[in-house]
Order: sequence, then structure tokens, then C-alpha cells
Amino acid sequence: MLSERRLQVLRAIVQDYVGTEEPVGSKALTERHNLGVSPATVRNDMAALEDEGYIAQPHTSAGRIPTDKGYRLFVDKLAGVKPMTAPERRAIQNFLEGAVDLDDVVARTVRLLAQLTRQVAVVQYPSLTRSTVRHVELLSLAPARVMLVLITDTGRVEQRVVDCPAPFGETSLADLRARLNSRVAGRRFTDVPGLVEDLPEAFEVEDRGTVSTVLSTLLETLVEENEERLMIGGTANLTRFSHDFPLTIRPVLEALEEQVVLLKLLGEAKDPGVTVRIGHENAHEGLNSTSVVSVGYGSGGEAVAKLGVVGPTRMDYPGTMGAVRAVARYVGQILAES
Amino acid sequence: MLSERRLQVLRAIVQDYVGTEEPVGSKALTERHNLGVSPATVRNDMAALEDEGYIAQPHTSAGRIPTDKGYRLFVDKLAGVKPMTAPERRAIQNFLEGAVDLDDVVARTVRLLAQLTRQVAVVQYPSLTRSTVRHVELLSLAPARVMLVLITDTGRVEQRVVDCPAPFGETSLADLRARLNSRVAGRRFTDVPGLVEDLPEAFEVEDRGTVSTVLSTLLETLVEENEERLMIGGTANLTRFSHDFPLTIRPVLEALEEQVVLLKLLGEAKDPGVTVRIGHENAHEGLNSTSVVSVGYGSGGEAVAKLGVVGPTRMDYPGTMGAVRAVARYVGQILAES
DNA sequence: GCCTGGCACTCAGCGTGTGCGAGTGCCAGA
DNA sequence: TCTGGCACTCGCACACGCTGAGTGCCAGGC
Repeated sequence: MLSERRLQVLRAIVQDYVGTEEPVGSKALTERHNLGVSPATVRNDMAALEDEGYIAQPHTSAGRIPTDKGYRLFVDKLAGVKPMTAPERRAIQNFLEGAVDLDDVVARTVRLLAQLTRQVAVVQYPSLTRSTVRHVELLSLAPARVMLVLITDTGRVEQRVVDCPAPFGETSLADLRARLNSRVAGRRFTDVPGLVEDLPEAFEVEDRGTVSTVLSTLLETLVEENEERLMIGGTANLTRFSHDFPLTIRPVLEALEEQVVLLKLLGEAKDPGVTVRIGHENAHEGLNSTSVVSVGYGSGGEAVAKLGVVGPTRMDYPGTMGAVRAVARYVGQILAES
Repeated sequence: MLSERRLQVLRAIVQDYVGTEEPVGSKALTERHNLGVSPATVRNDMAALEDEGYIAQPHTSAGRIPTDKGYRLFVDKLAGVKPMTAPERRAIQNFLEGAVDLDDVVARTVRLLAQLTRQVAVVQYPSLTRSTVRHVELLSLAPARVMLVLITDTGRVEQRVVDCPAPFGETSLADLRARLNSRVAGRRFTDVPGLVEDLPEAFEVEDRGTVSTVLSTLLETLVEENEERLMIGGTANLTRFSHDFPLTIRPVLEALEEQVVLLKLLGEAKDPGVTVRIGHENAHEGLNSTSVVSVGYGSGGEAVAKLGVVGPTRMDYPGTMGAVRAVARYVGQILAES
């Protein structure tokens, strides 16, 4: 177990390193933080911290920098979440309130997060697993062609064109529309399959094929929608660090282009609160020199999707976590209102 | 007017520079291209080309590199468009044919372009100015709340929630839906305003306010939709050139995040064919060291939107133009089919 | 037992100096 | 008009030495 002072030293190292972006030595530490001890003592503490793997030297005769493990300890034990100031909170709220539709909410959130944290922002579209169906609309495009429009309570609209096995009359269509809505409107996506199972039986034999086709398309859409989309922004912020890790920017950009990677990244975070994954804790290789700060957000109490930022391991964790948490809260509010 | 040989020399310089990314000298030129003259002669030609502003020296005692003006001449007079090979064309077609909806088409196109050209790809969503309305759907969410869903022939779906000034009954809603669709279905966006102008008059006085509100929201949506969205990909390719212009990557990334800038960029290209904007020809400062190759695409003969790539001025113009043109063609085909 | 000051050591970074070589411009001759 | 030759320029790579920040270790003090 590390002594209290050694933890202080580690905290000071992390803070200084995040600020200066340069390895920090024992003398500088005692000067900038009043630890009440001499550099020599700090050196001993540093040696101990290095033995334990919390800090490392880039090369002999250089200062120390925190390791992933050091950051982890810092985040877990040494630093809290820095709350946003009241003006900042107001600014967030104002900015988000101008949104006109879901796309706009997500786009604004991305820009906001990127600006606040000066890092790369990633926002997942609200998921539909927890969502409910607001309305299902069926339109006849041609005798044997139906357009299916699904409207969710999160404001998403999805459409599919269905080719029917047989012509389908307007009255049958209206009938199906009415029956469908009375059963699934207001219900959760996950419940829909069970609710419509026996629906074809209510129709004439010649229409049953079409009804089944429409229903299976609907179920398909529900599932597909679950494969989330996401939006990303602020990649220009990556270049702020390019002088430190110019060769790392490449794989990071590549990873950020792979939606699958990002979805996994966000998905891994299971905590109810803000989750931080540091350096090698990220499964994806290209992101081994970055940290991901993410959190779930949702319209009710429940999280329906995630958002977060990607930045260098050397980031201002308390501030970033505060910003991410605050943005998530306000996005949740906005979604609940609309 | 430049002599034929001098044009040859310019072409050779551009080709070599694109290939090697290093300033090219007179000796290397005569060795790699059989121009039939000695390096000394080439030097004289180079001096002339430099006087005219087609090439420049990064510093004394270095080889020459093409200027923006040089590239311009190269693109206009010295190089054609390199057509795709048959296997490449097949690959493009196969890749695009797997798309399930409009989002998917655009997403695939971006990835395809980025891969083919190994540069940053930008694809504008198909514009709606030329589009027609397939269907307008109205749903009652609450007594004084209506959801408006607009479905276009390009497969786009847009929705807006309308707060009505007064409660609006189901029958009135059905009436409005029917009248609206009979007037605008199949019509062009631009024609819609004139077609619905007198529609409120057909309704009872107490409903007219609501009808007007719904109609103006519809018109708003049509206009807003015109403010195009776009998708971008392949930014990781920028890093391939970072060793040449490490300080330029920042403004480029920033410019690429500004949708407005990109839309302007694509919008500027007026030619029916492939348009190339080189270096300082781009209005935006951040893109002064890049070239933009763009082209319109559309489902019929008409171009409904644009797509293109952004890369360093030192790019393989014939190949890039070929790829851009080919992709645009196939995307047009796909859109026409669906 | 822990902290402190002192001391010798290490080593990245920086500025200077030097040689190399690619490339140039110019000129006289074919 | 082209060519070969020649002197010149200058960026680049490498070697060298210095400096200073930082370290580890140790003996002495509280």
C-alpha cells in the first residue's frame, strides 16, 4: 500500500504532466506543489512509484511520466469529477435547446462535446431497444408494393419498401394499419414480436402472405435499427497532440472511421456513471495511446445510448469527465422534452 | 506559347513529382523519360517554365516542383482522365449494389471513393430540388399535435412535429391528408408551394389556422432539406502526406469538419464533367494546399448532388478523376434503379 | 526510521562545424 | 538551337562537445 504522501506525489505528477506535457522532475514538483518535503524525498517516493509501475521514465536522466496504471489510480482514487460552472451549464443548455430534430440534437451534441473538451467527440444515436413504437404507417405505393414507416418515441423515423407476394387492397391495408397500431403503439420494441405473432390469422387467406411479409419487414427494421449509428466530430483536435505522437495519429484516425470499433468501445462501458478506459485498456490497438471517457444517456432514467470523447491518455480527466457527464444529462433532458 | 517539348518537360516533372514526392532535377528527368535531349537543355526549358510560373524551386540548388498553375496546365492540357479497368468497374458495381437504403448508398460510396483514391472522400446526399414528393403522411399525436412525415422519391424520409393552434379532429386530419396527397404526390418540391396555397380555404374556419401551420411546416421542411447534408470519410488518408505538410493537416481537418465549407466547395463546381480545383483556387484558406476533384451525380441524366475527393495538390489527377467519374456513374445507376 | 543535502553520473537536446552531393546557371563551341 | 563543361550554391547528414535537468546513492541530522 502506498503512503498518503506518495499518492500526493503521483497526483502532482499527473497534474503537472497534463499541464506541461513534459516529463516532470523531482525539483519542479517540490517547487510547484508545496508537499512539505525536499526533492530528495520526492525522488525516493518516485523510485517507489516507479517500482510499483505507476510512473516511468521515457529515458534515463529525464523526469517521470505516468503510466496507464498511474492514470488509472489517479482517476479511481485521487481525482473527482470536476463539475461544470453555472455559466457553462447554461451555455450547454442553450446550445442544445436550439435543435430541431434528432439529427440536429446529435450533431449539436457532437460539436458541443468537441468544443468543451477540445477532443474528439463520439455520440451514439439513441438506441431503440428501450424505445417504444409511436406509430406504424403503411402506404400503398403500387398494388403489390407497400411502404412501411416506423416512428419511434425518440423521434427516429425509419422506412422500408415491401414487395408483397400478392396485390393488397386499400381496405386490407387500412385494416392492417389499424390492427397493427392498436397492438404495438406505445409498446417496447422488444415486445413487438410477441404482440404481432398471430396477426396474419385475422386476415383472409389470400392476404396472409402479404401480412406476414410486412410484419417480418417490420421486425427486421426493429432489429436493424438496433445496430446503432453514431456521429463523430472534432477530429481536428487530434492534431493538437501530433507533436507528441505523430505516428499514433494515423491508427487513431483509422480506428475512428470504423464505426464498429467505436460502437464496441462505447458498448464496453457498463457503469451507470462515467466510464474511463485508459490506454491499453482499450481493446483496439490503434487506440492504445488514447483514453476514452464515456457515459450513457437517455430520455428517462434509463440509458438508451452512449456518448463520450477520445483523447490522449494525458488528458484532464476531472474536467473531461465533468463535461461528458454534464452534456449527457442535458441531452437526456432535451430528449425527454421532445 | 510554350513549345511542345517544354510541355513534355512539365508533364514529366508533374508525373515524377507525384510519384516520388521529391523535387525533380534535370538529370533525373532525362534518365527516367526519354526526351531525346540532354540535361542542360532541360535546364533551359525548366528556367523558362519557372519564368512563366509553372514550376518553382523550394530553395536554390534543389529540383523543381510544379506550382498550382503548373498543375492547372497539366490537368487542362497534358493529361486525360484515366479510365477504370474492367475489374475495377465490376468491383465498384458489386460494392454499391449491396446497399439497402439511401444512408447505406452514401456510406458505401464514401468508403469506396476513399479506398479507390486513397484520399478523403466527400459525398453529398442527393438533393431534393429535383426530387418529387412520394407521399405526405399526417399522424395525430395529441389533440393539438400532429406529426408530419414527408417521403421523397429518392427514399428520404423527413419528419416534423407540428404544434397546432387549435385541436384538430381525426376526420379533418384525414381530409387534409387526402387533399394534400392528391395535390402534391408525384410533384416536384419546387412546385409544391404554388399547389397548396389555397388549401386552407377548403376547410372550416376553425381548422384553417392549423392547416396553415401544417402547410408552412411542410414548406419549411422542403426548404431545409435543400440545405444538404453530406458524409465524409477516409480522413486517415491525410496522414499519408503528413511528412510533407505536417502543419497543413490541421486546417484541412478543420475545414473538413465545417459542412458549410464543404458544401460550398462542391457547389462551386459547375462543369457537367469532372471539376478540379487546385490549391489556391479553393476559396477556403485551410484548403490552399489541397486539390478538390468533384463531379455531379444523379439518378437520371440530371445531376442532383455532387461527390468528390480532397487530397494534396500533388495527387494523381488522371487516376483520381477516373475514379471519381466512375463512382459517380455507378451511384447514379443505383439511385435510378431503387 | 525517515528526511535532507551533497555529489557523481547519465544522457537528450542543441549549436557549431564540416564534407558531400544534387542541382543550378552560364558560357563557349558544335 | 542543342550540348558539354565548369564553377557555384546550399540543404542535409553526421560528428563533436557542451550544457543542464534529472537521477541514484550515501552519509549525516532530526
